[in-house]
Amino acid sequence: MSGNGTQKRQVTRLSRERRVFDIMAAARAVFREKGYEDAPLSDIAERANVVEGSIYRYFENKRDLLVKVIEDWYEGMLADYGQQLSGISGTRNRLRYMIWRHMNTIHEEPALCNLMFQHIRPSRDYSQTAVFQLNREYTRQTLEIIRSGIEAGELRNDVPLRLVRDMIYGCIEHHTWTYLRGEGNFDPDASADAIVDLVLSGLQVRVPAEPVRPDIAERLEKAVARLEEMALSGDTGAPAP
Amino acid sequence: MSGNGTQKRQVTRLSRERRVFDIMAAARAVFREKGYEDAPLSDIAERANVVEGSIYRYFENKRDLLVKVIEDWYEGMLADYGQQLSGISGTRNRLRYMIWRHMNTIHEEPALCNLMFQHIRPSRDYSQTAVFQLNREYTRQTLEIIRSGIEAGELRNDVPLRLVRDMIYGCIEHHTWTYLRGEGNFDPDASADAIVDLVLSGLQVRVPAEPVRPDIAERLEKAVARLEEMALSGDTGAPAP
DNA sequence: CGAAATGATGAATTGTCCTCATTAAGATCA
DNA sequence: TGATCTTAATGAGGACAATTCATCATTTCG
Repeated sequence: MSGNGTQKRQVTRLSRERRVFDIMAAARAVFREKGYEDAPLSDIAERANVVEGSIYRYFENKRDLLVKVIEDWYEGMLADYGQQLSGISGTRNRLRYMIWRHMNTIHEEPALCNLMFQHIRPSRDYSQTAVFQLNREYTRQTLEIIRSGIEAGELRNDVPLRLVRDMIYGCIEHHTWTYLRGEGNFDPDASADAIVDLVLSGLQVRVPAEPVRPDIAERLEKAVARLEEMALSGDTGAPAP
Repeated sequence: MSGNGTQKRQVTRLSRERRVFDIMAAARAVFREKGYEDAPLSDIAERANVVEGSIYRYFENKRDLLVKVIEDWYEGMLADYGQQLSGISGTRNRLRYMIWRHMNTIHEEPALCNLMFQHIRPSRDYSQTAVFQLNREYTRQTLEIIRSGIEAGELRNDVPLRLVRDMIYGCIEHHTWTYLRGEGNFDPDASADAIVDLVLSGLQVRVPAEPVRPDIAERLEKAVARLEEMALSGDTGAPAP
C-alpha cells in the first residue's frame, strides 16, 4: 500500500546445519503443539524465520520433516539409556527401571509420543526407518534383561521372549494413555512397581510356602502319638486292633 | 465436448436409510483400502453413486463419516460378545476367549482397527463418543471376569484391576501389530494360550508343589528309625546317647 | 572485479474438503 | 389432471494447505 514498490528483498544465508537445526526446532515445537495434520507448514516456516518453500530445500516433504524430528528426539532420549541401565543390577530392578523410564517418557512428552504412535509406527515403511532401528536396540535391551534373568534361574525359561516384551510395552502404553485421558492421576513410581510385580508374579494366587503340608503333618502326629503310646505300653510297634 | 449441451441431469432419490447405508458401505470399503487421509471423499462418493456434496447432507464432515463407520462396525462386532462369553465358564477359559477374540478381530480387520487406534482413540473428544461407550462395556466384561476370579479365590486380590486390563489389552495389541508387521506368522490360538498363561502365572519361576519338604522328611525318617529301634530294644522313648 | 554456482524466495499449481445457490423429483392440493 | 410447494441432490466454486519452480540474491572463485 505505502510506496515501497521497488524494495529489494532481504535474504539471509546461514550454514546448512544451522538452517536444518532451526527448522527442526520450529517443527518440533509446532508439531508438539498442534499435532501433525493441524500444523500448517506456514506456521513452522514462520517460527523458523524461513519461507515455506525453503523447507523443501532441506526436507523432502512434510512427512519427512516429521520423521526427522521424531528421529532426532529419539536419539537424544536413548543416548544415555544403556549407560544408566548398566548401573543397575538385579532382574527386578532393571525391569523396573526400564518400565519407569518408558512411562516417564510418555508422561513428559505425550505429544511427541503420540506422533510416534499415530504417524510413524503404523506407516507401511516403518521397519525401514532409523526410528525403527533405534527402537529395536531399545527393546533389545529389555529382551536381554529377561534372558539374563532366565539364565540366572530367576525367570521361567518356557515363555516366548517377544510376548513378554509386547506385554510389558503394551501395558505401559495402554496404561499411560488411560491415565493421560484423565482416569486418576499419574504416579510413575507406583505404576512401575505394580507392573513389575504383575509381570513377575502373575495374577494367580500363589500358595505361600506352607509351614507344613497337611498330609505330612498328619502322618507326623500319628507317628508321635504312636511313639508315646509305645513308650507307655512297651508295644513292639504292631498297629493296635 | 460432443453436443449434449442441454441434457437434463438425472437425479435418483432413495430413502434416507438407503442413502446412509450406501455411503457408509462405500466409506468403509474405501477407508479400509486407503486409510483416512489418503481416501478422497470423491472416491467414496463415486463408489456410493453419489456426488461429493451429497455426503454432507448425511454427515457433518469427513471425520464424522469415519466415526460413524467405525461405530457401526463396532456395534456389529460386539453384538454377540456378551452372549458368547456367558456360555463359557472358568476364569482361565473366559479370559482366553476374550483374548482370542480380540486378537482375531485385529487379525481379520487390521485396517479398521488401525483407523480406530490411529484416528478415533487418540482424539480429544474420544471419551464423548459412542465407540468409547461400547468399548467401555466391552472391557468392563474383562474386569468382571477378573473380579469373579478374585471372588472365587483363584486370583490375587491385591492387584489393581485397571492395570490388569491394560496389561491384557496392551499385550494383545502390541503383539498383534508386531506380527502383522511381518515378524513370524499369526496363530491366535497359540498366542492366546501363551498370553493367558503369562498373565496368570507371571514370569517368575514357581517352586513346584514339593513332594516332601526336606526338613520334614528328615524328621519323619528319624522318627521312624527311632520307632524301629524302640521296637527292637524296648526303650521308653528317651533319646539314645 | 566479473562470472559462475548456490541458496532463498514467493507466486503459481495442485489437490482436497466443504459450502451453497440452483435444479429436479416427488408430495400436496385444487 | 395440472399447479404449486417441499425438499433432496447436484456440481460449480471458495478456502486452505502442500508442493513446485522460475527468478533473483548472495557468496565463491578465478
